[in-house]
Amino acid sequence: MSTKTIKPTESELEILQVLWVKNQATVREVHEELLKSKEAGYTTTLKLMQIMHEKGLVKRDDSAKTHIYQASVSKERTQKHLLGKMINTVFGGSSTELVIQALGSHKASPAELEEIQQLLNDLKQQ
Amino acid sequence: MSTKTIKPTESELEILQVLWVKNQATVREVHEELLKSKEAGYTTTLKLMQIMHEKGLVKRDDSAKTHIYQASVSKERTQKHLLGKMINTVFGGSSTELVIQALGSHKASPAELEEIQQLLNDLKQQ
DNA sequence: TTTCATTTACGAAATATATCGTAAATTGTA
DNA sequence: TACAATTTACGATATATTTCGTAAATGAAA
Repeated sequence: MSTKTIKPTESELEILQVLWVKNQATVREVHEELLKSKEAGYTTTLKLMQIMHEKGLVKRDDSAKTHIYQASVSKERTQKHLLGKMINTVFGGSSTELVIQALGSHKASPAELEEIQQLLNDLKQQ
Repeated sequence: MSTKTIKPTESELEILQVLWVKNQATVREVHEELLKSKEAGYTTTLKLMQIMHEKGLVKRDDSAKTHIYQASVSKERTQKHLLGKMINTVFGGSSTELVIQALGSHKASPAELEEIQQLLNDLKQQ
């Protein structure tokens, strides 16, 4: 496994999110999805995805004219990495502080609270 | 109050963290602190802090030769803002997913777990 | 007061990121 | 086959971020 973890940029993350949901997608499909939340030209999306390919953030099948892209970094691993980074640069190293902020500022449904409660119980067991 | 929330860059956040802890500090003090975790020239830190001042991220008392800086954005407000951003760009809008990842990947002490439990109970009440 | 160390101001360069126009390649279709 | 639409490749530009060198200002010390 590679020792160097690549940090996707803001735009790259937007694209990764689409790929994580769709699993596979063409540039066109990703682009259409991005348009729902932001303004951008098609070739901008294309260029970004090409750069991501160079960086190894995505794989692609270019056997046909229309290339098919797939994320090559896992959602969980990326989330974990960026979370760790944020805990350090924004929360002074305290993951608890982050959790408290997150729970405090963003409403969670009863079901979600229950899910977190479960996890908390598990952690307490050990 | 200003409607536009400024997003500090990576380097600016490092500086803000020092200021949040020290409350007040000179460029020299901030710089010494940064040196513990990264390599940089003094004038680099100075320039960054000057730019932060232009942007309104910090206040300063320049009545004496050596200026004294202070964060002008609160830690909580900044954390909340960046957390919200991360929930959107990395966790597809789910704060619960973020909390679960955070609890799962980073060990919390029993005392911290208890603190989180308390908060969770409060949230369940409502 | 002169000298020295420190600090600030400022500009410039280096790097990273984002955006887009244009041309070439590809493929389906008239 | 030739045309039209789509897609890719590529280069150029714009903008943001980081870094640092140099000079001027300041204040303390000799």
